[in-house]
Amino acid sequence: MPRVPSSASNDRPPVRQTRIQKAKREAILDAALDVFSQHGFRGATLDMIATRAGLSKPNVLYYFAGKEAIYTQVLSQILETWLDPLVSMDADGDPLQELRAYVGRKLEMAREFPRESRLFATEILQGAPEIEGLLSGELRKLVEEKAKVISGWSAAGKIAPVHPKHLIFSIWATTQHYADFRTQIDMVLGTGEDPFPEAAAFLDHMFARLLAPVQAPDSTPSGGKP
Amino acid sequence: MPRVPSSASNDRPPVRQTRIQKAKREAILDAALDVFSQHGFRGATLDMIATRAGLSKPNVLYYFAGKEAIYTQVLSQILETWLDPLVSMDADGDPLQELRAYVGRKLEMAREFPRESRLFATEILQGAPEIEGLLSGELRKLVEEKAKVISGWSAAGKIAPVHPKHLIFSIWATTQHYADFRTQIDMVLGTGEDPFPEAAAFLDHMFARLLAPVQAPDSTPSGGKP
DNA sequence: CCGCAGTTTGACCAAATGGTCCAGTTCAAG
DNA sequence: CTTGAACTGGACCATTTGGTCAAACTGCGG
Repeated sequence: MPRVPSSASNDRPPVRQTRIQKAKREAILDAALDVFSQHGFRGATLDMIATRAGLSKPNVLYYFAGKEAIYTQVLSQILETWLDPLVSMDADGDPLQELRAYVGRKLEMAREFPRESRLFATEILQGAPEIEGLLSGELRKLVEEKAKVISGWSAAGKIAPVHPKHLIFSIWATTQHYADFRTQIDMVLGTGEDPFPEAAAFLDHMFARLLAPVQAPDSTPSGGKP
Repeated sequence: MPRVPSSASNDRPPVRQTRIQKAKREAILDAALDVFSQHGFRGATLDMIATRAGLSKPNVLYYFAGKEAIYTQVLSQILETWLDPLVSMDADGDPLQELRAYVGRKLEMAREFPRESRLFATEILQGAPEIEGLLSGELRKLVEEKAKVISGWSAAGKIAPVHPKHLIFSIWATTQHYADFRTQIDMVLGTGEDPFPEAAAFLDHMFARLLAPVQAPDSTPSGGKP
């Protein structure tokens, strides 16, 4: 038993991987995302993950070193995607457009990847034991950088003056809310319909109003047609 | 052993309660709030709760029927307080003042009761199995009622037209974010200082700008001094 | 000081669960 | 077809954990 699999840390494509290995590992990771996002780390069991992936428990352990290794892997895969929308906010684009697009992209992620959003939320709620480093390292630096960009836009009169970091927090909060608190939203709204279209309109309107320059800066002063 | 304690369901003060019973039950509930909010239901153990309350595990079980009974009790106590700020939003008050006060009260709760906020968030994240009834009953009705009030204010030109329910969602999201995601906020901001003063200023400004009537309705048109 | 309801806990129990072993089965290269 | 490596899963193990029990202890009204 050569025991090749189980690459707990970083994924290196070079390490030879059978077609079957790739498929099974993906199946396990997807099942794990399901289970972890629904029950949290402690609430999830290997049996749940195995069953959902269509494998036996020992077989899951053949591909991953253990429960924690699976969790770590799932989480690190999420994080790549998670920062993307903020990263792609362009300092050279039109300020108001860029920020509204960021809100839109973030809301789109809440709609497309609710499991990821919930898992991330759970992890942070419990003190982010697993991703502490990333938060105080990569994320902090990124926010610092983008906050400067936003401050620049404010100073140039392109958008209204706002506290840039708290603006970012409010964007995270409002968009992720539609994934993380979906249960509550459905119960308050009545489960009949998709809340996202109205949410998109509301949030776009809200941030447009917040950010519209107070005095006409150089072009169209109004936010847009509601 | 008459086994008087353990009133799992509603709390009825009439049922005789020793001074010692009251004290111990409170200690257990407080310890449980600590532990449940930090680890979730599954992640919490009776031993953690017992230790934190300064009791032995069997002793805890003497006062409560079981782990779930403790959890239910903690949760139901929270919910009373939780809806309070929204309840006290007065339809006859000044619209903008009422809404800004609501935001302020809600943020204050995030600051004063972060454990409660996190426990509530965890519960909803996992599908709110324990409080489903309350959400789709009491809460839904309350939101329905307050949404009508807000719509009335909009129609009367007292505040700008907004989707009332999504406005409420955005208030919940932004305020609770400072409790639920506190770990992330500290890491992004640098743990040095209290984020709440700036958060209060930012959120007040944001909602004031969102809600300020577009055309002067009948009195002071501007939102206030920044 | 007695007696008993009220209180406390060490010792235990059974189920759940992360993880291991090893005897098989499948697969693909030669 | 052969053969060794890759893969699979039934049986098993150790720990954790929610919960039980009976024996012991405490405090107070009579």
